[in-house]
Amino acid sequence: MADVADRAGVSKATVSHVINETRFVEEGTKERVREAIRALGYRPNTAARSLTTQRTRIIGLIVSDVTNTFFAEIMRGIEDVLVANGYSLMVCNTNEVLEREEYYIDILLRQGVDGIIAAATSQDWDVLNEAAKLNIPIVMLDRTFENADCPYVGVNNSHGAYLGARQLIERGYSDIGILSGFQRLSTMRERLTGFERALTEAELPLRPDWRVASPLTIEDGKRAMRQLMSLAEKPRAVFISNNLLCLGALMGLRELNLHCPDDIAIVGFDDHPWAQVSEPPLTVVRQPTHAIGETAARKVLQALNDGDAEIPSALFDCELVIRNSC
Amino acid sequence: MADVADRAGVSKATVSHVINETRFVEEGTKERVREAIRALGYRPNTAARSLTTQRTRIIGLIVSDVTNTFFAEIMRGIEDVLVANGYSLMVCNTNEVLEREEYYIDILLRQGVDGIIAAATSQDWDVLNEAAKLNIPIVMLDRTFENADCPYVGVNNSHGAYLGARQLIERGYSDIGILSGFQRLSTMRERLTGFERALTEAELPLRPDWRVASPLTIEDGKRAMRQLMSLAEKPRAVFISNNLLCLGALMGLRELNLHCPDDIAIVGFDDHPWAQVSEPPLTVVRQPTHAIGETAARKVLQALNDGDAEIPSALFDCELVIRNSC
DNA sequence: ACCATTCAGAAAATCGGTTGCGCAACTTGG
DNA sequence: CCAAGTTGCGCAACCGATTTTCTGAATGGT
Repeated sequence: MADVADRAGVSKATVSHVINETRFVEEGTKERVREAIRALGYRPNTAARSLTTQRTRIIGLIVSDVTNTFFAEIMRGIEDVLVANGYSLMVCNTNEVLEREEYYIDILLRQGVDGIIAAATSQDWDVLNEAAKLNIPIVMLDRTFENADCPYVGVNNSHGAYLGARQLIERGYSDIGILSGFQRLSTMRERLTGFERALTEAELPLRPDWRVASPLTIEDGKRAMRQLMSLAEKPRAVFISNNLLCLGALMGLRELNLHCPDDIAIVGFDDHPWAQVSEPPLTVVRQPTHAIGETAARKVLQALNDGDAEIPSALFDCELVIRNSC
Repeated sequence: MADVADRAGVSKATVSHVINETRFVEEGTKERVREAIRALGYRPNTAARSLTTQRTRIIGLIVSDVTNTFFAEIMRGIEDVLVANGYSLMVCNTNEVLEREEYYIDILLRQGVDGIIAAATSQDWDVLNEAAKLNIPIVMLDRTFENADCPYVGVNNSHGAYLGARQLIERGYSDIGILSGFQRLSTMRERLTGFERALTEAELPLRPDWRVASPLTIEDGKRAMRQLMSLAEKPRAVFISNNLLCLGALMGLRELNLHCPDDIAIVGFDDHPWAQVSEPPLTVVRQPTHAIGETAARKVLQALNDGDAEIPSALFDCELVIRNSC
């Protein structure tokens, strides 16, 4: 910067001001500075800038796994609005393990991120509390928890699950089970609730052994489906409240040489490009992933600009995509 | 840091030295410093540290789109080794548009990333040249180009495509086409080469109109497949050298009410969890994505530690995964 | 007993920007 | 023609760490 200043015959202060447009500078001077910047290939050092401004223009994103298209699409939504506003994104995959999440939060805090968007594994505000104390805005993604003192962006899970279950019921199925994740996650609790509401309304019973909860992985989806199909009395349909579980279930079915929807009907949660070419093409409850990401990003930026404005949560609606799995 | 120093009754210098273990400090003093750090909840400021050390411990990743599971998995591989070494990852999705890539490289350079891993859209060293001039190690991912003066991590594309084409040939198909990307990308060129070699060896002709190149999107895959199937003389099999194209092709087939492999056989490139539950389950050439990512990350770190050691490229082998699409 | 080392830690410069304060030179009005 | 105000920009402090240099005390060899 000093070199640029010398070449343009001005002070560092002036160079800073023309770069940031933070004070009036004569057009001629400005031009000389710009010329010097070009000629020297000068690029401001972000670390130095951050040191004084106390802002890094970096936002941290915490998700379980971007390999899950659901999160990848959300991430794209986030990134799109961040770039447009001159921010960068630092991504952290926790694999839903708490220690890794805590580790990453520490990293992000040291890094001095301006804000955090998190699909948290932790159900405990303590973990995020530190960030809050540092006055770093946090936006919860996909899930939230009691007393989470920050905005939340997600979908109406309960209604989404209700939609899915209704679809099964309307198609005439009455023996309906559910594959769900652990009730630790608000998302999973809400989906179970919506599902149960639909069954209750239709006066259908939900047998305890038709309700299986497991970690959210493909492998667990296989396992859960096998478990369901090994029952003496099997359900004729199942609502699967997570995309990985659903994929796993489909695989499990193949291994058992069973066919969907003939042997068991399925409605899944989360859409996926491949879901329309799968066998069978899947009927799913779709979430507007990209919009969710965009909204989450806008909310952090808003919190950053508006100081201590109260940022409201945002709930999107799910959409039932009817294909041939039920 | 000054507060920590005060509380421990030492100077900032000493605090720094116990944190970084960069000089001997008496155990008693160390303990007092650590106690002060805990008590005050002190967390070193990365920006300040970067300013003096001239290193950020951030690596930049440039890919076209993490929504593509191929890149997402690579990213996970990269991240896994980076975290283990105390580095963070900054992700940039270019959508294969050159301006966006240049913009991002500039951002990364300002940010002062220590290294860059890139699946570059640019075929031109100039774009990356600046980074090279700043002595920032670059590792090319997935693709490379002439005169790229840096290590490259990818697969033996030519042999992979050869494997795919051989499979088609061995299954008895002789009218074989190929859906490929633009020849701008080295990856696509190599796959075409391998494919052609297999055909030549088998003394099979490759009709020009059975060879279609397009951008790498699902939509373009549909289009390409429709184009192929609208030909008066259609191929009986097709090798598709990209996963998005392949998915699109499958969708296109459905829209045309055609069936794979009865109407046309397919071998795709890149595996995907959903590929085994698709209709039909896809025979593909698989790349070891996670390992590719890990290796790329290790190479940047190596370049970072070893100064100007010559880092060799790494080529992985592809693996043919036989399912039922041919 | 004396000087040379070594040792643990303090002081201060430094990294590369931003920003509050202040100063010349130039306008303007009476 | 001069005081007051305005305009454009420079000076220097500061952000929070690292790192070089420096110092006083302890140790050791002769």
